[in-house]
Amino acid sequence: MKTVTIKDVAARAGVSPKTVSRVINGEDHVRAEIREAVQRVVAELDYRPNAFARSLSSSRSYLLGLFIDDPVSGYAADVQHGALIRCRERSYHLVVEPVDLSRPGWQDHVRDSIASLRLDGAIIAPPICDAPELIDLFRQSAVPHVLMAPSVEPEDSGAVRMDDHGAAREMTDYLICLGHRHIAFVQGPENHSASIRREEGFRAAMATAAIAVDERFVLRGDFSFRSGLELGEALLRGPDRPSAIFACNDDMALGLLITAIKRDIQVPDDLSIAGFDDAASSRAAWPQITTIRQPKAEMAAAAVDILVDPSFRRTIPHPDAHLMLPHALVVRGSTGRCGTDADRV
Amino acid sequence: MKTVTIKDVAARAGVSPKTVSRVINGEDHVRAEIREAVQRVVAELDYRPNAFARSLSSSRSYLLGLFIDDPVSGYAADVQHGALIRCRERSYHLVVEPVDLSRPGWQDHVRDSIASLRLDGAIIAPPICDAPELIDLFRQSAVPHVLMAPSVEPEDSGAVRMDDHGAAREMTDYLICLGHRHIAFVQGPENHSASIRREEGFRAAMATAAIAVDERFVLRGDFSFRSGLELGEALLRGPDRPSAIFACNDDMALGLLITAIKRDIQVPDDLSIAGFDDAASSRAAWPQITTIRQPKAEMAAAAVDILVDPSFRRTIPHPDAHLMLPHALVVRGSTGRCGTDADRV
DNA sequence: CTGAAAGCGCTTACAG
DNA sequence: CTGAAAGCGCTTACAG
Repeated sequence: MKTVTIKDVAARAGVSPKTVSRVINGEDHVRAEIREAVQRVVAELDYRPNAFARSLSSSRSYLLGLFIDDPVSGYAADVQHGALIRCRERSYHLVVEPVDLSRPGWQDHVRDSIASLRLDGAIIAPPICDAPELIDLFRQSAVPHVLMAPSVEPEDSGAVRMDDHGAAREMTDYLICLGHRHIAFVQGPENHSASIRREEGFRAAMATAAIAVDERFVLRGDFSFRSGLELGEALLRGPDRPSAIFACNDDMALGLLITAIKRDIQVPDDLSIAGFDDAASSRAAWPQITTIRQPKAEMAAAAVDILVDPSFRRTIPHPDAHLMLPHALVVRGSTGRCGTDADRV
Repeated sequence: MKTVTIKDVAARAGVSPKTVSRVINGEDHVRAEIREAVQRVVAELDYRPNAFARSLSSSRSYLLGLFIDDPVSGYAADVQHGALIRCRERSYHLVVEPVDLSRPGWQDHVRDSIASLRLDGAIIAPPICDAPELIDLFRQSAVPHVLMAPSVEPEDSGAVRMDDHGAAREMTDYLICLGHRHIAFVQGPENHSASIRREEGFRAAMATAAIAVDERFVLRGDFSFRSGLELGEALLRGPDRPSAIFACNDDMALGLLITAIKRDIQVPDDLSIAGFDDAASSRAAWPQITTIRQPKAEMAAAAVDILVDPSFRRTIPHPDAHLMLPHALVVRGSTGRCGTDADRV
């Protein structure tokens, strides 16, 4: 199978390559009659423009990079899928680049994908969206980039986020509403800024309800199921335990739930557990876990839209490149009214 | 920041572009002295070859495609990660292409990535590795490709797999060894050939032990947690139930476990449950689920190795392009000796 | 061991 | 509205 080039199409259609180029790129200034003729030949020959030739001669690669800490997590899968689908709709391709900030030399990989792949744009997932040294790499090379749920929103970066503070506040209000007063909070890792905003939302809700936060009940996990398991042991060991636990993500909430089950603590009768993310883990449990639906795929798709949008590419900073997407409180079986044990502490 | 080209390096090093090309591609026939001089300039200028220019002039793209049905599954994440890491080591890039065979026009996307991205090779995940129409697309375009766990191994395709039959047999032997006789088997979807091989392994072990398979206890799921839940209801409803269930994957096994918990059936005392995959879901449960460790990431990495290997690219079919990777039986808490209930049926 | 020439398949910038 | 020329940044094929 010889590959079909723009010349072949041009020859067969009786026009110049430039005209074929105009047609396939949807440019103006081509007579309808000629346009149709060219399109017919393109279809006949099943012509597919060579992406490399196009990228080499134009300044665009039609390639977007997704830079992510841990590409195996469920979070990564949702983000990647959202970006992938939207890229396809926009005729872009997505290259996933794992970035491990703890490994010396990570800069080199990033520089390499910027320079040799000539990325048209980058989506930077949490928590690495908060690494100034990484962002600078894109800024220096003038690669348009969108941060997902960053702690700060630099003017010349795009950003997509949800209201972590508000969502955590809603969840806490809901638990308080159920009668809970002794509410534990399980933080995420220190480098995840969203986790910090969630904790602030938690504290704000507690303060508004004039409930003192018991600092013994505020523990740090690392977002993993395993850390949920361990912190569950710490929180549920003695008789002096919370009546509700709000974990910063669902994987940890699931770990807490499993620990409760092991210790024969009834959920939600004796203990309410809430998570954050609406991850698969929140549904793959019994009872299912009350959580916050985070619009992960939608945020990724929105990031693609921003990067692909000519007006953003033209004018940076751009007012429309900072988006906040809606979340939702999802009430399931792991939370319930605080029982008589409420004042045990 | 003006981009640095091969000419800049050549000029500064006082050699021709061709010599620079030789050095960066690690070719022979360059005096050590000149080689070092060029390398020094490359470092000084932080020169990164333009991947598009290279691809355009050579016949290679340094791009591998991962074609996959459902890019959000945990299976996909492991496969993708294995491929990604190996690609990086080999200086290749990976493009993930979702393929939905149920959606008309899917061929066009595949053709497009073959033709416009000039893929150097393709990794085709199950179950779409068993779609002849898809494989033909690669064959016609002479794109080297490796099938993951296919039902048949065409001569001109590479293949990486594990011994699904043998692994399922081992698991069944183990359950039999624990004293179980009434063993249910939960199949995967019909289009997953690995599921068929696992069922065959199950039946072979039962036959060898001279235990009749109770066909009422052989049910079909779709690999989802939800279907495990539903089939659990079907299997555990009445008093006439199996003492062990072997599910074709962990997500379904988890669904079965949750159903048992809901119905107050003690696992493993009253019911043993086994899965397949060693997915995160098998560990995020209580008790943890006994399963077969499937070398997903390793299979993907091996596929990359095959595709990148010059000898495979040169000679297709190639004897070393068909690999079988080792699995392992992972015994955890969800399986135990068959109790007095064993002969309940 | 080294290099000059030609070309990969497109698009940009410029004419007409 | 259409096209001829030049060029993107490399590598291939060929000389020397």
